[in-house]
Amino acid sequence: MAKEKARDLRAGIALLWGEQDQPTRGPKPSLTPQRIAAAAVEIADAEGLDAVSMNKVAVGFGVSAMALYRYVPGKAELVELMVESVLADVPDPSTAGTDWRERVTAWARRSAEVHRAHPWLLAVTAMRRQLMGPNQLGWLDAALAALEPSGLTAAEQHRVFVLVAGLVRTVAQQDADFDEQHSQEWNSLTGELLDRHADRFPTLTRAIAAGAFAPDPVDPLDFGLARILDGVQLLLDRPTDRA
Amino acid sequence: MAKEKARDLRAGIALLWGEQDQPTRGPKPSLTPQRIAAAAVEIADAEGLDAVSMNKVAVGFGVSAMALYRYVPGKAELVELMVESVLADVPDPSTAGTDWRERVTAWARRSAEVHRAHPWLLAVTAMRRQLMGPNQLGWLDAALAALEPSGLTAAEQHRVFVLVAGLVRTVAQQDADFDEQHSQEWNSLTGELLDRHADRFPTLTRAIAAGAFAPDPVDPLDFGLARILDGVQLLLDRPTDRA
DNA sequence: CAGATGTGTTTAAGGTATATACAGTTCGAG
DNA sequence: CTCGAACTGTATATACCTTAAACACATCTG
Repeated sequence: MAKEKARDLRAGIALLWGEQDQPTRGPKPSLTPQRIAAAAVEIADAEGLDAVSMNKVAVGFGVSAMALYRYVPGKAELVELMVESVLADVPDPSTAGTDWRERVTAWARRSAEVHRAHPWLLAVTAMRRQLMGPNQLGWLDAALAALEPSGLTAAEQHRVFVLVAGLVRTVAQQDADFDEQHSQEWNSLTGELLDRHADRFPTLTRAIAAGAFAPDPVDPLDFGLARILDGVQLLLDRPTDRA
Repeated sequence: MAKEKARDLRAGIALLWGEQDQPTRGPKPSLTPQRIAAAAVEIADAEGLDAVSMNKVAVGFGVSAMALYRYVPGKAELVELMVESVLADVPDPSTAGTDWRERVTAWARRSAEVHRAHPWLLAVTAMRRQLMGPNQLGWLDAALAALEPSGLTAAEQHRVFVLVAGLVRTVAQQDADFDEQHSQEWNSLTGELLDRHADRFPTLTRAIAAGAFAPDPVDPLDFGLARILDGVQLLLDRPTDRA
């Protein structure tokens, strides 16, 4: 972050967009940036993002760590490629009918699926994003396309997109935080602490007693989408509020 | 993450809650976990989270890196303390009137302020959260207290809390991504790419032309809160939908 | 006034990314 | 056909990082 490698921003772009001229001399490359990224994704899926090291990825291919640098400028760019790889399957809103709410819902669900399949995505995109690859832009395009029939202005569409994309991230984080036993442990440990300090957190204590933190049958994505899209619909119905 | 240090979960708790018996023998400690955390926060604020190393923090106190381990079990716990430190000023919803929307809005604004002052907070809390300190629980308590007059059920209050807290994070991320010149560069580079691939991203191209990505005078937090809380109000007005 | 119990330092081990120099391979131009 | 340019992959080395372990010293308690 503070390092501000910045290397060559353009190199990163060329890589993400696959815009680099193939060399003609020299030995045939045994790898591709895409294969490397795919291997890194596998590691991250299985063992978490921290387990992805140049060394580990390289060993998977039976080459030395430095070999990867022939294909990828550095780890940051590799991570960008991982994101791009995981977003390969860009949704098409037109397959989800013409109702903007259904289209947005479909987009959000697809996005949530990706996050569920690749939990590290959340942490990766939480840090500074340098640039977007074609697939990332594709998802953005799809979201805006989903919103197009709504009758919102361009600026409003953008604002709503931010809201919905944020909701997906929120839900993904919720999912990641509360895996089974972790939740168990949290409840017991925090419960114990709360008992000892009930007076400091009166509302929370009451809320827990009232079951606010019990397992919730309602899908948080559905709940969030319903509230947000209801709010947007209200905005559409009330032109007075629209700047 | 995959490392799963786990060290001693209880040690972390004791640290966060200040529940450790002071030693009586030996030399007087020259530091405290709190002072260490404060120094780390300063570094993170000034130079980014990556700049926070045990060494750098220690040098600031004129001691060796290992000295810090007398006060803090490890870096993970230090980061937890940093979060706790930054959340020291827990809001009190009762000062924001009795209207639940105003109270929630006040809470969200306060939270957004903290995120703006300490951008690293976003990245830190995006990773696995182990436990919450008293201040973190205080903020949670405050949010639920803000929602209490709404008439929502406990479960609903929790769901809405997640939504609002998520919105704050979304906005914070938006803020972090788009600092001045970064936005400039993004616009020029991405604009160039889009020109070259306009056919692949028709909606996006149109949206940009329509000004969807132009500087927006509307505060994204206000916009998001308005939509979400409108949606929640609608839920309150329509008891049929409430499971 | 011991000795137990702290603090802080030094040393070192095992990670990480990656710069640099080099060896070996392959194509293409003369 | 050959030689050099261009390329791949490796080995080495640097500069970080966290943190374990052994040690010297300070301080309170019995």
